[in-house]
Amino acid sequence: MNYNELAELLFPNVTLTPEDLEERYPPRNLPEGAKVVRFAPSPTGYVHFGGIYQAVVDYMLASQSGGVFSLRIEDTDSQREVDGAVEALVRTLAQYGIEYDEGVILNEDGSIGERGAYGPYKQSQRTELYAVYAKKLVSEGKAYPGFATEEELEAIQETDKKAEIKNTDWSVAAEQKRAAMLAGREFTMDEVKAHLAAGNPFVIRILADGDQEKKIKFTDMVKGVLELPENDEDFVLLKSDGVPTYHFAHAVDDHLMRTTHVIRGEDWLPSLPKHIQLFRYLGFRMPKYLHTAQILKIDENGNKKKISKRDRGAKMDDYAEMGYCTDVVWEYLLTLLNSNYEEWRMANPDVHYRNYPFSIKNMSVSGCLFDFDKLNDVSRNVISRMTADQVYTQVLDWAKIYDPEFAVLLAEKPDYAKEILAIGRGGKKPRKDITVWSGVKEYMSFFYDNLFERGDYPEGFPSEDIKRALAEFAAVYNPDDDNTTWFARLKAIAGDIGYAPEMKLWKQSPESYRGNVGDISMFVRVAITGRQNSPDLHDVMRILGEKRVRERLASAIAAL
RNA sequence: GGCCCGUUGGUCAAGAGGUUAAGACACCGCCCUUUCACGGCGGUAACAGGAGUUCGAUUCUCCUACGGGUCACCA
Repeated sequence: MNYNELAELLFPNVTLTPEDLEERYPPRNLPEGAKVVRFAPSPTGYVHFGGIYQAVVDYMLASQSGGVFSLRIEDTDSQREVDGAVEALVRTLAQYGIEYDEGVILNEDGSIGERGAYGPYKQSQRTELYAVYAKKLVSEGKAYPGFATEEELEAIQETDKKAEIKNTDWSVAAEQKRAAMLAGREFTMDEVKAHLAAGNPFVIRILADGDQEKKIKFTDMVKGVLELPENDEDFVLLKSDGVPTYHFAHAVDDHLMRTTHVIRGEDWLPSLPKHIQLFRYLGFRMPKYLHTAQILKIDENGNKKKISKRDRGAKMDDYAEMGYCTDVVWEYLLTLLNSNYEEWRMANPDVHYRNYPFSIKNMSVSGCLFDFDKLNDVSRNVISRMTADQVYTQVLDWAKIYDPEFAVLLAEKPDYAKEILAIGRGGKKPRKDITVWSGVKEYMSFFYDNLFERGDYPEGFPSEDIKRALAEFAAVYNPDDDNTTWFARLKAIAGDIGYAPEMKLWKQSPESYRGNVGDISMFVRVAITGRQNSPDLHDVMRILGEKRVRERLASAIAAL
């Protein structure tokens, strides 16, 4: 077989050579140690947590090494492509401040554009590049055309289909597959000509020379030394529409873009042998690889599963909706990504997380469970460090989109809202009441008459006690009291009705009292705020104002 | 089923031959206290199992078990 003739037959219009492309995309002129990375998602829908997880690694490695970070869109599967996915992706990246140097961007008018000298950055626009290398491989006898249709292949491998995977007899399927592959390798030039003359579509397959039984040692920067079987599968390089498969595009693009480090999920590990073979066939130097651990969840059977679409926390939009600020997500991501991040954070409470010295060796090897408790803890801490103004602004931004009525309420009296949000804020031990923006309404609802609801008093106290305490308090309440004076009144009331006015007394002999001053303040709290948990009561009353305090006391007494 | 990866408390994890096996979250208790919180102190709780190497294995090797991933003209 004359492979050059075959290559010309298959790719008559390809005139560029690999050498031309080497010139078009020259090696990057970067300082020693600079990492060239790329985030390469496929635009198949929502932006997910795992994607951002990887993008953060890309960002940290590139920015901290003085390297280059590009955004490449892997849109080689038109079937699965979703409208607007690229835009959503770019927006989400921007929202999180994950800046990249090159790649697909959004123009001012909202259309999709790009920047950088190594483009195009959408794979669908790079087909002429892939053809150059496909032609080269064919001309070297390392790849060949396959004219079998999908239906024919499916018929041969009758059971090897994802939907039926559970019922598949794997040993049979593997044999059928192997046979089909070998059969596909046998063809004559005349057959090819006949197919082409008939206009039959074809794919380009690699001619695998590996042996499944032989192992290759490969070092992954996260996983360490791996032992993989050689590739013996004639996988598809170019689909019948001329669009490359992931494998081929990966090799060609990452070579031409001069990628030094490939960061991707560990679900790619099984196809690594394919990539090793491709890079060797193509004569490309392999980049370093970081196969990151997966984020898992517990499914309904109690097993760990890859986190996916339906799961809370999978879509990045979920975080926005629940009201987690982007800094919180970043910090949580960093705690998952690098085992010593929290330690660093405690030692450097005021340093921006972008300055955290990210290290590959601290990346986790095994998958981890998504943990909302932890996320919430990070969130409470981050928010507790904010000023009331910052909180107000962010809550308002959130509410405008997700709770317009609440946004109106907040915007009506900004100073009032800020005053509320300022309670217990600042100082060394700020309160940590707020976890997510979506919880703020509930947190401050009792400050708004139309949202105020009366809840239960603590159990175990006769309502006469409560009623009497409230009545006495209503009688002596003076809005001009300072904190100490105000509380002294509560102590006096406690004494009047047989409750310990001092905690110490209560501790000494709880049996001598009906309760303590803390209980009295709780009665007042419930009367005024409607709940048992609220920020500092004196501050609350000050902000509510005399009129409303009196109203609420009166209605509370009446309700008892 | 083949292949690959993984397995330290409920969760995230440090430790890389000799440690009382860190820390964080969650949970519990105590303290502080103007409630609830915050904070402080403390507690419960772990090296999947079995062989081997070794004076000594959580740490090295092998096997088993379990979990995960993957086996497309999807990425």
